[in-house]
Amino acid sequence: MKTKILIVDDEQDIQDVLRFVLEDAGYEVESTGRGDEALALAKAHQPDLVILDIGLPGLSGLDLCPLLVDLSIPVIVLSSHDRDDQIIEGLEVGAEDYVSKPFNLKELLLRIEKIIRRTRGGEAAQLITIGSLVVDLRRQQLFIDGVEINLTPTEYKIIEILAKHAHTPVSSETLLQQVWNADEWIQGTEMVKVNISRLRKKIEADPANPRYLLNRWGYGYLLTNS
Amino acid sequence: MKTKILIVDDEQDIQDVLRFVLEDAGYEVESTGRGDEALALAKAHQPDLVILDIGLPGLSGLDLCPLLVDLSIPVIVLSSHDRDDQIIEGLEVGAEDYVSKPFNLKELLLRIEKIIRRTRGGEAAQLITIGSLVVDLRRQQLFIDGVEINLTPTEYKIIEILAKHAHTPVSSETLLQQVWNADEWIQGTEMVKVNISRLRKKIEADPANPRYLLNRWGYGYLLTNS
DNA sequence: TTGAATTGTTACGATTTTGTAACTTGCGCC
DNA sequence: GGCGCAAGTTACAAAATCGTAACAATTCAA
Repeated sequence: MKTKILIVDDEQDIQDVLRFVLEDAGYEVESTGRGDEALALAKAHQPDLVILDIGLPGLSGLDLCPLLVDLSIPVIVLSSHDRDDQIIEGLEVGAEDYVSKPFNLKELLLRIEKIIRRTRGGEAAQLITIGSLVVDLRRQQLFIDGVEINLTPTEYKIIEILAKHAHTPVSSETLLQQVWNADEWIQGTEMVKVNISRLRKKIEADPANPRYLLNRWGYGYLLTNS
Repeated sequence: MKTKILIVDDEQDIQDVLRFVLEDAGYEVESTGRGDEALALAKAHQPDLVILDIGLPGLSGLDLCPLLVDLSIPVIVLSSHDRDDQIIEGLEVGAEDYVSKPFNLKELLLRIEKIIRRTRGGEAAQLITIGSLVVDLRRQQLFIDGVEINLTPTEYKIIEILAKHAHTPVSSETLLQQVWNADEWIQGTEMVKVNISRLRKKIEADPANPRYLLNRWGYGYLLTNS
């Protein structure tokens, strides 16, 4: 899959240059000059990285940046002037990196690559290991002692969330929100219970005395191994 | 635990300034001007971050950087001149970030924080330690001498509140409010009494002569160890 | 269209926690 | 010491939570 980059800059020249260079470097490029459109595009197309000019007309780059960070999309901020306080604003606002215009294209490319490598990381970030449990986030699979366990999509989502909070309990409410996108659902807790039970049948040697998938009374569940 | 930073720069002035600023910001700082010594220090003391001048005499910063990266220690590269090719070299060599001299101190601090947050990300355990008692706020667990104590939700809430006010008494009324959200409840004091009793059975060796969970006559309770 | 896999619902027993009451103990003060 | 009140203990009933089975609905692919 090609890496998608979204360029947000009101200067058409910059857009064109960046697009040319980035496409040449093998990236898939989208671009816009408007802040509000940028947010919509980011939400719709889920780019791997946004290059954002801080001096946008309309919805300012400084306002836009935290919104993008919330979507967990890394941002490189461009500023028109090489002023220290703009650098600082850019970093404070949650940007992954900062480049000031006029910029060296090779430097920009290197910084892009660094961020891409880090975020979609060299498979280290893709595997979560908890004792003899291994969750492969990329393939969406669970292994126990190297043996693949066949999970339904719902079951996998639960495991993934619990694995991301390894050894620490996750509340049933959080599970409901993250797995079913349900903030309030009368039957919700039932659903959690049932699926936990189904999961244990698959991953526990003795489902009645679970070793991995434990309950915290009155709170929720946790994935552990000790 | 304090975050450790290793400064590698042959200019004594820079070393001094950085040490002063970073220590003021709450970091533990070591510094050296020699590249070979830097590597030894990094191996011995496992700093969380290295600030590395690229223009070192002897073992060059450019050579040193990949070695540090191999130890999976993040590096911020400093360069004496604002030359594009040095930036690029710094990034190519695996540095996490690049700052050129003369640098803005606030910017440097922000870049440091960003890297620290990213590398030791998320897992910062919130622990309150009172003698041999340890309250893990994230896992909602209590440990005594490293042994996990099984608490009910109510019991844990009480411990958490008392732990947050370690060594100072908390009134029964405050407990009622914080644990049961009850401003006035006739039977409230009974509830506090009973739960304190239940707690002591779990955490005290001799519940009749408590060592940790003490009473302040006519007022409330406190958690201590002396 | 059929059938298997998945998901959602309901019910119920087992277990654990919580609230209440009765009673005992212990502190502080006269 | 004796009194009053706060604190501690115990036992029991009520309530909440948990685990599981059985069954209905939905989805998806053959």
